[in-house]
Amino acid sequence: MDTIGFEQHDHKSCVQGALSAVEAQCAAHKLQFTPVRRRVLEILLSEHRAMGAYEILDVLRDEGLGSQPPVAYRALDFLVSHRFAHKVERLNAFIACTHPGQTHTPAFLICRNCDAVAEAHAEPTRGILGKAADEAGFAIEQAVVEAVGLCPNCREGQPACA
Amino acid sequence: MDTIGFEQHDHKSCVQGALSAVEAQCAAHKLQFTPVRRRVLEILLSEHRAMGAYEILDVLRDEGLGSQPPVAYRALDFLVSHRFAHKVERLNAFIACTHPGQTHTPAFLICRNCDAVAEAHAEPTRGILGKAADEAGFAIEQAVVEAVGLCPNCREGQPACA
DNA sequence: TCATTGTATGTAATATCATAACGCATCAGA
DNA sequence: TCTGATGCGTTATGATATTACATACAATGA
Repeated sequence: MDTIGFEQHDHKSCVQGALSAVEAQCAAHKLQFTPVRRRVLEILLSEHRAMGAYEILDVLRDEGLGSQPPVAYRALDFLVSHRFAHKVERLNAFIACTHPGQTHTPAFLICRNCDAVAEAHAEPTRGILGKAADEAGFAIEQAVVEAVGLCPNCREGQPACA
Repeated sequence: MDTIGFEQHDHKSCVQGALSAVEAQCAAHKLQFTPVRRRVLEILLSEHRAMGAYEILDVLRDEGLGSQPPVAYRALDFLVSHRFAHKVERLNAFIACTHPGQTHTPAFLICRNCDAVAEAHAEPTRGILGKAADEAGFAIEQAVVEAVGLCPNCREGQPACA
């Protein structure tokens, strides 16, 4: 058991589960889940945190899977465009999706102390923002919702940060 | 009259008004509204769009107000930290606040076709995200809310984009 | 079988965004 | 006047991301 997404869980099975789900999706939609793409997703899943493209590239390089930035960025583009991973704009980093296959607008809770990131759901087209968009005649296609604050562990364990 | 924030408005008076408001705030809080900081805000206000730091720097350089990146970034840091401007993470760019002085969580509507940006309000601590944060024990301090889509002008004028 | 096509990868070079570190100028208050 | 705080000028560098072009390879169809 590891601590991630602020909670304890069986990490090994969560990685396996996500990989299986993505494999199934790729098969269903005839997407090529190539070794590089698969490995990048595995790295993101197993680290279970937001990672920079160059950090991922370092791992790939060590494994002989590619050494130049486009290798990492292309794999990440594939994963992000198919919603198997997300980009955390605030951190210029990437994180595996915790529920691939489900259509959703991801929202992130980013701890400013330990950089842990949890994925939640948002519904930007509802609520106050959706209303503002409607009034302005703006058609929301996609949204970035990222909250910065303190995760439960850092609130408790490090009162200096509170 | 100009078109900005997707709407027609008296741009000159909106720039003046924002400048006055910021001046008043700086005076009230003993903040130094130096020539560089003022000029950067003026540039952002008059362009009324999201601008990259280097784009702003180009203007400063032409005017002899500074030629190296830190000059622009320091002024932007000042403006952003005091909420006189905001950073649009999605674009790695900066935009003047349309209602300085009011405490608010800005939300942006970003047109993917013409890059126009409108500022709206969000209330991340309410709604579905706030609920998720509460349940996770996460304390939201700040939020990035950015919607990408099509602005009214691009929806209408360019059906190819719809 | 072979040519064609589309997709993915390999690689070099470069573009774009951002910060560290240092020194100097100015100004307010001791 | 001295001193500390703050802001600015400048050099250098770091971090993130893309362009452009070459190569590999599998699927398709003549």
